[in-house]
Amino acid sequence: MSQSDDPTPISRKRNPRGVTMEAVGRMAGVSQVTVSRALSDPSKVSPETMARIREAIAVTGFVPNALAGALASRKSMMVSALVPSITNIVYASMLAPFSEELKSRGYQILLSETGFDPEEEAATVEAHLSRRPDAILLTGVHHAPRTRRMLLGADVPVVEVWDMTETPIDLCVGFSHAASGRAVADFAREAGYRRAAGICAGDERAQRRLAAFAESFGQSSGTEVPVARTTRGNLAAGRALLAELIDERGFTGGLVACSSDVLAQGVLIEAAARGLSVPGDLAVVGFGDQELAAAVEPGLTTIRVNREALGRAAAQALLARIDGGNPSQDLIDVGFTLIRRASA
Amino acid sequence: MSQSDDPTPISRKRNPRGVTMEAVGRMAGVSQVTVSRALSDPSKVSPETMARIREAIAVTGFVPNALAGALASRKSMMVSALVPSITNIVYASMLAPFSEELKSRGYQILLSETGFDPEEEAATVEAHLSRRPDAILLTGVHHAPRTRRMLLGADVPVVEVWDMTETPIDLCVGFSHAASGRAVADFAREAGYRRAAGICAGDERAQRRLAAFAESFGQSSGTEVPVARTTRGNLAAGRALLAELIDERGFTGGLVACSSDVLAQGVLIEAAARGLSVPGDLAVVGFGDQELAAAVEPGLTTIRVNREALGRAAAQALLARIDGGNPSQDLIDVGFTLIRRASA
DNA sequence: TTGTAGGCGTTATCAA
DNA sequence: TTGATAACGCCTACAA
Repeated sequence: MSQSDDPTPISRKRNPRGVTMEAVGRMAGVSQVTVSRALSDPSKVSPETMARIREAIAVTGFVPNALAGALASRKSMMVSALVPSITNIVYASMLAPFSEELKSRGYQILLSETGFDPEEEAATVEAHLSRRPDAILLTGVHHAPRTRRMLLGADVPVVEVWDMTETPIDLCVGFSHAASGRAVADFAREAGYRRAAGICAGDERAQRRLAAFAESFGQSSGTEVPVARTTRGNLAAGRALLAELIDERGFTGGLVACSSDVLAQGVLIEAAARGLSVPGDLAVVGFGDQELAAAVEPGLTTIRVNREALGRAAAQALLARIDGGNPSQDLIDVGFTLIRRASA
Repeated sequence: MSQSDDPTPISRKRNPRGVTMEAVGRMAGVSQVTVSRALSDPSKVSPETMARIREAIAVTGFVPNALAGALASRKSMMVSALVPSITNIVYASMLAPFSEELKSRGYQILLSETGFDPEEEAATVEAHLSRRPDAILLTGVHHAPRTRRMLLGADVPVVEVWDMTETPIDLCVGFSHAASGRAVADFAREAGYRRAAGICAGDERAQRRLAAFAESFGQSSGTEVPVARTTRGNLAAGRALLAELIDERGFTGGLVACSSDVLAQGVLIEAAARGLSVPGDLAVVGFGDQELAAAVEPGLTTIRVNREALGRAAAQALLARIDGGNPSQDLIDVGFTLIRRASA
């Protein structure tokens, strides 16, 4: 109402052309509610009115204020996604189908990187909750107690991905990292390798994979399985860790299980530099089946996880919960596959 | 006020524990505004009051509603980021510092993939504008006319990245793709290559790089520079396009400029498969300086763009504009560097 | 230091 | 088919 009697002609500070439904309605000769209805359900408005409203929208360049809509309807049409790192292809490639699936239903993605610190994750979760997302994706199943409490209290659908647990906050879509480590151990055993070592970098899940591998292979072979560790999982680290295994830990050959394909490629490079043949002197297994796995020479034997399917399933599980029902299952194990190539 | 006289004890449908500042205030014996103040500026509230409010917040698990806050204050504390693809490391690696820089100032990122279609981008921009972001990042400088119109009308800070233009919507942080193509041509000429070809996949910017390369090298050498193209820029495409150049386009040797490092790696692989030596029979130049560039054998000569600096500069430019002032410059050219390794 | 009043721009609920 | 009215939960004056 107090629009025409605004006495400040020049530089009306905030939102100079903040067109509202009120303004559109005035121009179209209808009330604000009718504009709202026209946008949310055109069938409830007469064709003539609809036309006038459309016209007014086009002329004014009106874009509805979704913040106000969210406040009134208690539906933000936003979904939060929290991943450790978006430059890691592993997370980015689940995010893409996740986001696409939700976008097709009108949701937008509020994204944050959490790093690997549970406390940082908790702070991020709180920031996201304040935006009242209609659902939340978390990476991993280990969170600060406060995180769990906030999430349960917020009564919002949550999906934890890229790992498995019997006690999810709400929904869980992932696979068992320990099982994937044991699968590599089984493979090594069946392929006849007598000795093995591990190379590990990165998060707690990577460590769980390697620990499971080392324990399983160690038990069945009755040998010690040395595991070299570092924090950053790049090519240089892979090279350095193989050097460490050979030069300092007395590793003389066998199968080397790596916690990522990139590390494994580093191992291949270091092996070549030392004149070691792969898989003759040294067999290598990676994790992730990134594109490079099939491209390197020799091709990398590795564990594949269908990340696209995982992201999509996570989105669908959340949508099912948003739609009111319970999804068919709370726990979805998407599993993994050992892809055998030439490196082991 | 109608909280105590609510007659529905069981399953109060929506937001069952929607704690508000009102409720926190009641518990702490103060009004709603005081709670608001306590949160936004503790120094304006007495220590005792502050303590009671803190207590009430802890007990209730109150999380402020940022939607309501945004509506009232006209500041959403969200920044939109639109990139063609998040699985492309090129975009992801500028997004990470961009997001980090903004996060430190309290902003959150609303992310969307736009693909490479301007119309899709326009629709996404509209969806984002409805959320009233305090700033927007767009990838590239070519947009649908409607996009430009909406953005100008919305009166929101905009930064276009990963390209350059004399006529930005608002701010621009990037580099000249044509110049990078010419830089490769200059290098090829100075290194003594007499013939050259191009391999191109992906977006319009990739095509501009290759076109500039082909024109520049073609002119100075007086030779024809064949360019093989495809849409998807993976390893297989690199292999296939080199095969096309050799088998169908009569390319017999010289320097091959590729629009990405991944394509270039494909070329290296195909060359090895054909028994061609690099750089002896065939020299290869990539683009992007991804990690693989230094890791492949031979090391890949390529163009490096400081993507982290770019993302950070984009964030800082937007923050400067948000803070009311004009940034020191509207156009920031972050440039590029030719990294010479063994492949050319 | 604290409180009251009046929006912010929608959606939900009735009533016409 | 349309409109009036009351939320939604917070912030910005202004007053005490």
